[in-house]
Amino acid sequence: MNKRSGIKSKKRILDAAMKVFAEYGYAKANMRVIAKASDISIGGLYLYFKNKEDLYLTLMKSRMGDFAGKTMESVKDINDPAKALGIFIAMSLNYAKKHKELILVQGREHGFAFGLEMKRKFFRKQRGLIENIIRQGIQSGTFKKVDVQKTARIIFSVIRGFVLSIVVEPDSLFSPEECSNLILNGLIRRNNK
Amino acid sequence: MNKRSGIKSKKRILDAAMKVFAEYGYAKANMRVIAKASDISIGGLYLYFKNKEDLYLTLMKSRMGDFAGKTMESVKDINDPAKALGIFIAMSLNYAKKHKELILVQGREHGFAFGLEMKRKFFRKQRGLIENIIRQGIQSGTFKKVDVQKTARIIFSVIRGFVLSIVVEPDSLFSPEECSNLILNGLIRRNNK
DNA sequence: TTTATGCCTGAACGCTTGTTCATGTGAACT
DNA sequence: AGTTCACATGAACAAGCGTTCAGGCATAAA
Repeated sequence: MNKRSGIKSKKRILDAAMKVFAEYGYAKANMRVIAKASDISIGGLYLYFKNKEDLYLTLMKSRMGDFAGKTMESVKDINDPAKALGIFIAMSLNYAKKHKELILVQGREHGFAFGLEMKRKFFRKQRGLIENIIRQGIQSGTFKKVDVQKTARIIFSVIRGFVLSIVVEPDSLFSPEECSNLILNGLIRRNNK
Repeated sequence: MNKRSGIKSKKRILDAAMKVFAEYGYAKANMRVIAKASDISIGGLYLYFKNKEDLYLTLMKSRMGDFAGKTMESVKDINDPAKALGIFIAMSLNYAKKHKELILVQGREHGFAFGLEMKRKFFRKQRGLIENIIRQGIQSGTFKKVDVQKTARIIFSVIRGFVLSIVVEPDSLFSPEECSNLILNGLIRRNNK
């Protein structure tokens, strides 16, 4: 079982590591299991990654990049701010639901010092997107004159909370439509209906 | 340094364990450090707790009980549903901010199989509270006729997301007032202002 | 004083972990 | 054919972990 492409091996390791990390979390996942899942030897892992932390960080960086890219792309050409917000929310929730693995791994390592900066960067980026949508909405008169940053934080919190629910209570999720609807229109009844 | 009250020792261990778990997370926290922080021997720990898991679970159960009790008490006598929701949100956010330790520990162990049921129970209880408020709001005509359960989930998600932010980005929190305002009134502008 | 009881100790055990390194192997080039 | 080089191996090492247990000490009861 010798002689394989280095690139393929690296990819195989990353894919396998994702599954293992998702199942056990960083601390409990061990290199032997990852090696076996990658169909490579323990020593082989260290050919491609400096150590366990390097493997984890490389993995998270690449997967979070995908995530951010997808959501970003989904709103860039929408002009109606209400619609843009709805689509952003829908994209985020659906992507999260479809890629539970990533959430699981992330969910298990929230407090870790390493990787924290990476997460913050990701979150800031996502929040920036929401801020832009809100700003446009205010400018066009569609939205109220709210505090852009704080409102973006609240909306982002809903998404983040949803994502967390996937880990803890996968059975009690809500739909993107209802979520957008509540945020856009609020809970209090007005005029007629 | 002998002869101490068993009850006091147990309490001392729990308090110390909270700090250690908060700093290191479950997996990385070790019994030696907890023992030292509790001013007791390693063996001493095992007089009060069957093992590490038992210690962790006992700790979480008691602290989450407090948390739930406080928020519950804060809304039980409020009749105006909008106000009740606002207070519940404010209580939750403020309590979370004030007791970051608990959040930290929880935040670090989200995926763990053990303790998951306990968390679910807690979450269901909290969500039930929100549902009741919404139901009252609809009945009294203050709120729209929304889907009670799903709306409660969304609102609870905001709170959960906020709580998560405490761990990841303590500098980008939002105020309870703005949060309630967005949920109650929505983002879209109406009529005049 | 002897015995019993409750609280406490920490060396020692067995196991798991991340990481290293001497060694092996096959394909490509000379 | 020999040489080189990238890819791969897994036993071995050192460190850390949770847990146990034979024993110690102080107070209360006999």
